[in-house]
Amino acid sequence: MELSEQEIIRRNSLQEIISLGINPYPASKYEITANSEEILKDFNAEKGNFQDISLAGRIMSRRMMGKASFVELQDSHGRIQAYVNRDFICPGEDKEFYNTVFKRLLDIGDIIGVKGDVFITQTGETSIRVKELTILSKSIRPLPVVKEKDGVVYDAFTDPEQRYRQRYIDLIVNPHVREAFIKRTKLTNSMREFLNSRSYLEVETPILQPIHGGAAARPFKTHHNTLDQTLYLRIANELYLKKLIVGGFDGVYEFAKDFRNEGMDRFHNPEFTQMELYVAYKDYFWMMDLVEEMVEKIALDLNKTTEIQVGEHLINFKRPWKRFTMFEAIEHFTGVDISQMDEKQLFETARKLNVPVDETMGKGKLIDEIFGEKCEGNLIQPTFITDYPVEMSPLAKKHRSKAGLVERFEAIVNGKEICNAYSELNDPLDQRERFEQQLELGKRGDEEAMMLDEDFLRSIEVGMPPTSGLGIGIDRLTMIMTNSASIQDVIFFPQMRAEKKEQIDGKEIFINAGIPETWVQVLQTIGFKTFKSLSEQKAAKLHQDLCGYNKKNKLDLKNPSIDEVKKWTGE
RNA sequence: GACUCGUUAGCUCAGCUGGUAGAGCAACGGCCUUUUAAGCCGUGGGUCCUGCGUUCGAGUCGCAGACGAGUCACCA
Repeated sequence: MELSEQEIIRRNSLQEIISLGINPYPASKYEITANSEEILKDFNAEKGNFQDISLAGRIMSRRMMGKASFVELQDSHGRIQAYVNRDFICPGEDKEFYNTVFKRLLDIGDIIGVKGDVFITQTGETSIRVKELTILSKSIRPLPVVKEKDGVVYDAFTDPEQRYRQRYIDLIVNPHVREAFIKRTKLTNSMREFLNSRSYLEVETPILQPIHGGAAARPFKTHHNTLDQTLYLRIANELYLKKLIVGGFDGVYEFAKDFRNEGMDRFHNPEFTQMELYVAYKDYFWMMDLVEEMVEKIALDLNKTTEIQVGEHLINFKRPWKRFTMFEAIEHFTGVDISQMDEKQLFETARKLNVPVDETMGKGKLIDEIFGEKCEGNLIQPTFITDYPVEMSPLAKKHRSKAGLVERFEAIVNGKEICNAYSELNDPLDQRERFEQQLELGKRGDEEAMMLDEDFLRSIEVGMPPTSGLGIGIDRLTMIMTNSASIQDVIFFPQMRAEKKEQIDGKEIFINAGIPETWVQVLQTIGFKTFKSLSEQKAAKLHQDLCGYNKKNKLDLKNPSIDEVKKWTGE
């Protein structure tokens, strides 16, 4: 591994700390009696509280002024300034701990513990007067230094690739990132509270499934060795949860990681989280009321208001939300009533509306296309869209009064679907037909068509009570609640292409092959990390590159002869 | 998968019509006992993403590739 100048300096500092008899990675626990947030909030100089406290955190900035210094410490609650005075931490004659260890060997990024009293400086900043300082963990990799004044951030750490690949750094230096993730957890806590208060049972169902079902999507495929059997990572857990309703539970839910082998963009990550809920003896109207109530509660829990600024829009989750049937929505946005149209008329209408269509599309698909093109993006405030075409919804119950439709709704917020729910199909014969239609689609090449799940059908045949089911996208909801533009901002470790890892040979491998050490340095710098890579290069070219590098960087080394270089490459 | 943009010091970024690679922060050596994007003096740090080509000469121009971002398609 090649180290930067700063990394080498830090490693040297680490060795020096050790040789001074200080363990830079002590094993024993460090007692903490206060955190930055409570000190800044509750310190009162007249009361004289927060005396003799102990706090641990990461050094985020240092301001040295000779015998006195200030460091900003960041703990999990925020930042607080510590005042480090030479004569306080080195009361005796020996000032080495301050002069050498603190001033020279500690760095931004190191984690330290401090004991002392809280006071207010002349400039009015609540600070800790440090009486004792303990190194808890030495950092040997420099951290980006982000500074801020009057709300202006200087040298912000913004490169998306580095932020997502090294989320730990993102979390350290970008406080708003922390906040978004804390909100994500508050969101799931709030939702879980809501569901538990209604006595629904939180359950776990298989992620590895022999048949992937419950949604239309391409799966990830894997293999179990002992069973010698193909397994799929789940794309949904719907069918398993319904089996539990058959089994006699009245309400079951699961926060489920689902996996879909499809495109990635700012709204899609290959693994994502859904909360699915199934409640017996309910229908989709009932479920709409539940969604409104639950999401309104979440907004209040997270932001203390039902209004949330998302991009340019102020979104209000206050109940009740607008409700449109799909046909009403299309009429509202296009002025065309399609409710009585047959396939041919729909096709013509779509063409007139400039909705891209092709001959393979059936009635349901055409309606869905028109809705997607003309309506969905315009629905900014929370809106329920109800009554979808049966062709799109093989697991939803036929509409109680409207032929060709199912009892299904989606909630659309900021132009995006956040949840999907049905009155669940519990007629086993109808369900079997729907699966068979899906099989037909599959044969015609629809890779997302559902597979026929005999065990699921068997359970429905045993008898499932009328049930309403819901799937709500946790990532999407979090994006809205935190005003995040990308799903990658609400998933700690979003999927990315694997980093290429470089193989690097130790210097001695080159030296043992007869290459002078000074040239080993140059060779590795210009890209020959392994000895083997030399043999893949022509000696003449290598010779030129080496001499060129020597000249360009004014190394003043004696150039090797072409014959020497030939020996290195084995020519 | 297609198109557009990006990749220069540890971080954030300049670098014009091709001519010896720059700044701020960070680092290093000094000075400084209540500072706060601390300050002052000094120093070091770069296969300019990779490869090929054009050229006397490429960070800069051309082609190919890697990685990332955005838009579109599929999808939650």
